[in-house]
Amino acid sequence: MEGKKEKDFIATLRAHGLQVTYQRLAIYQTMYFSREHPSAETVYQLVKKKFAMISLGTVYKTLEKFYEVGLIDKVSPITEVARYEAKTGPHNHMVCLQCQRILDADSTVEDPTISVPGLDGFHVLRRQVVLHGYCTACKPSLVNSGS
Amino acid sequence: MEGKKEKDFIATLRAHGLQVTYQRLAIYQTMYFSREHPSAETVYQLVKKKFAMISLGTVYKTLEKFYEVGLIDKVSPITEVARYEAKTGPHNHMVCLQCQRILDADSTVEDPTISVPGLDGFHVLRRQVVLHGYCTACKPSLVNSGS
DNA sequence: ATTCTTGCAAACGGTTTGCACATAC
DNA sequence: GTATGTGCAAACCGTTTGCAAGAAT
Repeated sequence: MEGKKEKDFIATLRAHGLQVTYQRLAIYQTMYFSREHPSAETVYQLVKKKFAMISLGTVYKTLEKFYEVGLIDKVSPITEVARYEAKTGPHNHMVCLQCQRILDADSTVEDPTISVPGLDGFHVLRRQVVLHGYCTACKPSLVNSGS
Repeated sequence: MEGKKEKDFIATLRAHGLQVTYQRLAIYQTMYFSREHPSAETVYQLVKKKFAMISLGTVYKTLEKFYEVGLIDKVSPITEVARYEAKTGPHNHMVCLQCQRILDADSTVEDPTISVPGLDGFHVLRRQVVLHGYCTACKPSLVNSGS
């Protein structure tokens, strides 16, 4: 049923430059077989079933570490805190990773995404397109600082 | 410079069914002239300059109220808490407003270099399309409950 | 007069942090 | 042996809530 063996999981962790522990193995396997986009708390509950002595703090640290090395993805909040604007109505946002500025993109970018394969009868109420990157003000400073 | 008069702001608040207070007036005017997508904390700092005795709690409540009646928009976090997934690489997400489930939408429109009018030299690193709505499991229950 | 709003402070919840102990390499 | 990871508990921070006093209609 589970085609991937423990050996493979260990290899994957190593391949990402991670030290291998039972906790990491358990957390990674849980993530690997999950299609639920679980939260840290959910992962904690799942892992605890097989590995009762794990702590929530470790799950937080481990998921962040996995995310850092690109082993898993994070469906992050768009911004750290809620941000408001007086301009209502549909438009997209560009979030600068450096200065946290949010720029409006008035655009028809809606069009290219309209036919999303795999919608499966999902009833779409709102579409949000968020572009993450660097604004013109922050771009130059990045060039200077190497990467 | 500011084409809109206080009278107009009051009328706008009333038009949205809101009771008018100095605090709301100050907050709305601040939002109206801001292009920065400010956070509650930022709004609080701005309003305090002209209206020192306002409290942060009121700003939170007021912004949420404005959002409820459609006077302002909210650039919300995608989900309440961070959610992870082992599937890396570009794909979009559908977030069910009812059950909080996140579904993957494998879409072919992930070219991050897509030309968005109004980009103004913004350097796009990642493009995130989030569809908010109701999944097939939750849709029926909504039909039954009226709206 | 009654209802809604404000201010304050305490509570909340997800996440992070500090540190001593344990484990991987 | 040394660097790294773990567990625990406390701290953190944005946000929400309860409530008494104040303001709007």
